[in-house]
Amino acid sequence: MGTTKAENFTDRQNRLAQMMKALGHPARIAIIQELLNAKTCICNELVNELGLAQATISQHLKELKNVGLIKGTVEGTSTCYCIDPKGWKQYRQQMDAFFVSYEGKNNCC
Amino acid sequence: MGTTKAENFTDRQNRLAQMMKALGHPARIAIIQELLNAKTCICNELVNELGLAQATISQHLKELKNVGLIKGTVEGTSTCYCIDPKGWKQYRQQMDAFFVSYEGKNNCC
DNA sequence: CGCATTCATCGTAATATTGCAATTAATATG
DNA sequence: CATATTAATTGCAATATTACGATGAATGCG
Repeated sequence: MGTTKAENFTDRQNRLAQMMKALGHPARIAIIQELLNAKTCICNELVNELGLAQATISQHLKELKNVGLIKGTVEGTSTCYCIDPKGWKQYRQQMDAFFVSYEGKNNCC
Repeated sequence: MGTTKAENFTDRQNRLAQMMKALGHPARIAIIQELLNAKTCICNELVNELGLAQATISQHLKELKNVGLIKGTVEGTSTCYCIDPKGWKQYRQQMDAFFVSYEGKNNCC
């Protein structure tokens, strides 16, 4: 085991979980925040800022790219990463939809 | 390794990541949605609904309780779980704050 | 009390994740 | 062209997660 039984759940549930999971690591939160604060593309500066090895940062960037939160464009020898507006918007909508679903419901305990 | 280097990040980043992670599994998403749809406490019905062993559900419930999203109250031999309004609200605020931080910023690529 | 029901916990197996050093690929620069 | 720089990839080691069966604790019921 150690494997999630994805077949027990709906596609929607699996996707939502995957989105949450992508942000379920402080390094990936930190990367996003760095990208936001710099207001610009950052590349290997993340390695300097975050105190993790280059290979590790690269891996986290890949995961963030996979879920569509960021995109990377090659610029010479370095790569420029920044928020993907579309992916970000979708994320926000999904999150909102999830959390909104509770509002106004009365609890039993 | 396999261990997150939490000391590299701020408390806030670690906490936010932990919150995301708690919802980063389809079973836990499904549990929350079950609790929402039922509008009432559910206990071992989750085991029937979700197709996972009782021990597994119990573990997921524990994690959701740990991050404050749900609370459980013992009722006889069974236990009633439901959304914790306070925890839910805090979650929502944190998520909102995170996603809002991008709005209106111009991207470079 | 004796037994059933419900759920938490423990122990364990299988798999996933995190992190790094080393290597590779691609581009720039002298 | 030779070398340096940047970042992706590969291959590992250590730890975490997921899932389950078995067991235990608590409560309800005959």
